[in-house]
Amino acid sequence: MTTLAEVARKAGVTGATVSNVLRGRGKVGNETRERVLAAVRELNYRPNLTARALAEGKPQTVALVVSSIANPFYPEFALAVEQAVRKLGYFLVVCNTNDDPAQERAYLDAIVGSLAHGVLVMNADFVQIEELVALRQRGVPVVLCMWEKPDTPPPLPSVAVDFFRAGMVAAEHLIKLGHRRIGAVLGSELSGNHIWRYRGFCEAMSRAGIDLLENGTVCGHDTIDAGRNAGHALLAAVPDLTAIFASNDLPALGVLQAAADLGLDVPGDLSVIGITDIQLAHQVRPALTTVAVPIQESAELAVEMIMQMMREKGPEGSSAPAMLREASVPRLVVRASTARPGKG
Amino acid sequence: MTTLAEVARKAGVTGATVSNVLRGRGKVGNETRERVLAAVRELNYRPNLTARALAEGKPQTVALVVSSIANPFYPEFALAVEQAVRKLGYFLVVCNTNDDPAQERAYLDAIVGSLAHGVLVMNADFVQIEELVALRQRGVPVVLCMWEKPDTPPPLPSVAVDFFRAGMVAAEHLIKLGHRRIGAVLGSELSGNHIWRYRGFCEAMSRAGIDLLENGTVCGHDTIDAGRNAGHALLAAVPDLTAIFASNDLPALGVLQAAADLGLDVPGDLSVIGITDIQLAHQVRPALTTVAVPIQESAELAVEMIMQMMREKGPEGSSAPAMLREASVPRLVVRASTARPGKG
DNA sequence: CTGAAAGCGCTAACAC
DNA sequence: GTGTTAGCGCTTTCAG
Repeated sequence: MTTLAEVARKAGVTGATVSNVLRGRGKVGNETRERVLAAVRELNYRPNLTARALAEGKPQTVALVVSSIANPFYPEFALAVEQAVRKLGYFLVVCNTNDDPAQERAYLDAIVGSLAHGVLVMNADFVQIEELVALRQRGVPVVLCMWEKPDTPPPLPSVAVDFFRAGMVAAEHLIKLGHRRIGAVLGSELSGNHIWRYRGFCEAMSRAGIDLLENGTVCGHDTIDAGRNAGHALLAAVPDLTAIFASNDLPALGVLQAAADLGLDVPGDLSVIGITDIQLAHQVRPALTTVAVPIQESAELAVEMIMQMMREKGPEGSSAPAMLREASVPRLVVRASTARPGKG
Repeated sequence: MTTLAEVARKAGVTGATVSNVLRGRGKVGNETRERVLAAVRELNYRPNLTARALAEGKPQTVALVVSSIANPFYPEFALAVEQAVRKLGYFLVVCNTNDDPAQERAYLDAIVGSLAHGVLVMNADFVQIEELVALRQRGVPVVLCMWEKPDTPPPLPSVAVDFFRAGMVAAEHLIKLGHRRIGAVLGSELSGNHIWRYRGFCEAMSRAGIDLLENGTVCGHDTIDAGRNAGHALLAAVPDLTAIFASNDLPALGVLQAAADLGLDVPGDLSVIGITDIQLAHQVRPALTTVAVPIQESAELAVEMIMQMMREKGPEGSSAPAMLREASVPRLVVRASTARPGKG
């Protein structure tokens, strides 16, 4: 491996000068610069990032902690994050905890051990928040990427997405279409991560003067399979439903499948709406009507925040960045899974 | 940040000793060890990976180069890779080139600059192979993860998957079901990446004495959308098709959509089969019959190879590992998208 | 068994 | 403008 020193020798200068021309710092004579550049080219020199990181005291990497790489939402977000950090010269290290606290702990330890300069956390709920707070106290910049609890201030810098609003928008769409008997499928416990989406749904319903259905809400997980099960359960419990609100696209897709299993026509017999607008939403048939969440924007905001924190000094950052930045509001994307009721 | 030295001071020993107890090297007195461990715990010490990497001359990371994180196959493979490398104490750095040679170059430069100790490349065709070969010559371990060209020996260590066989298996399934008028949708150019899958398909057809249809093959990209377009084109050109072979699951899913668009019942009017068995395949309705490729196994083989290479010395590794290791054969997974013809 | 010392390759003051 | 000089935090011979 060619080193700085070899380049320096070949160019007849000292290491400091090479470093200077490479990083554009300090003043370097024009002809010297040329000589150095030539040597670099000739020797095919590439600076050793590890050494640089050690010398600078910080690695050029940002970590993205995700609980499950299996959720298709993950790559879309990761891609956005990767591009944002790359634009700033950083690299992305993926930390897939697989919902395993031990695995998560291992990653966080590595991060403290300067695996990464900053950490982005995707699904704060599946993660040991206290561990993250401890990490932050040790001086590691941390930001939560999708805070969805408007009632509680996040324990760490976060980007918030208004999922309450998303829930409302979804419900309003259904209501405007004329639906009254609307069921709900949640991708989390009732008290879990999706609670505000559901509250938004309920709010819209009550504003419209529509009562929630008895047994009209089924909770599950944030997966297609769970959504399918929930869909079946819901449809069995309340057969005359005309629409189903799902708290996320994955379960919504599952509901679509349940409808197919039962021979129900969507949207003729049943309308279905989700939240997020993952790619799959438009790739499935019927294409899913959903409330699009600003994925890319959230990723960019999160990266912006982490960069700012990384630029700053100690644990608590003297000129601390706003602890909460809000991404723009979710917006309705009408596709083929919703229609006026009774068309079937 | 607590350092080795601080721990050493606190334990009343020297750095070397701390290092020894931490890594289990050398002999350390039992009581000394205890003292050191106590200090470590007390100070919450975590070794600095950057410094360690510098001192050891190699980072604890492996890079995975992918051309497009958008392909849903990516996360499944990445997950398998991530878990395999983690098990060995390495970290995964994701390098998403986005099909941009400049971006790819930037990553490879960084890797030479010891971003990673070894590189796994997923989609060799979308990548500048020569660059990878150059990388290898500079001493960086590189392995190609899914070599699918049985006729050309790979230019680099690779794990091969028998896609020719996969194509045959798919076709044979259709044929055994009684189909004769079978179209093909390719997720690449005819001469492109999926050629061997297609050749396998053709081979099975000819062995069964079935002629390929005139205009019965449409080429496109490896995406759902392209598959849908191809499906429409194919169905328009050869309306009396009873089955379609797709060279990959994504295009197969697109064909499913095209069928839905046209009001065709699958599998009543049309059978569809894909290759790979990505998760989506069973999440879609009708669930896709496909030929499962050993994703996890390939990932593990690839990781095994890269680890072996990393253990060895120079560019060409004295006791070079087999340059080609083959993953087990693809196997048929029958689901709901195929049936005997003429049931519609 | 434990300590001392010499780097790994690069950066960052500060001299010249 | 360019060279000198210290490290960054850890590993690793090699003495003692």
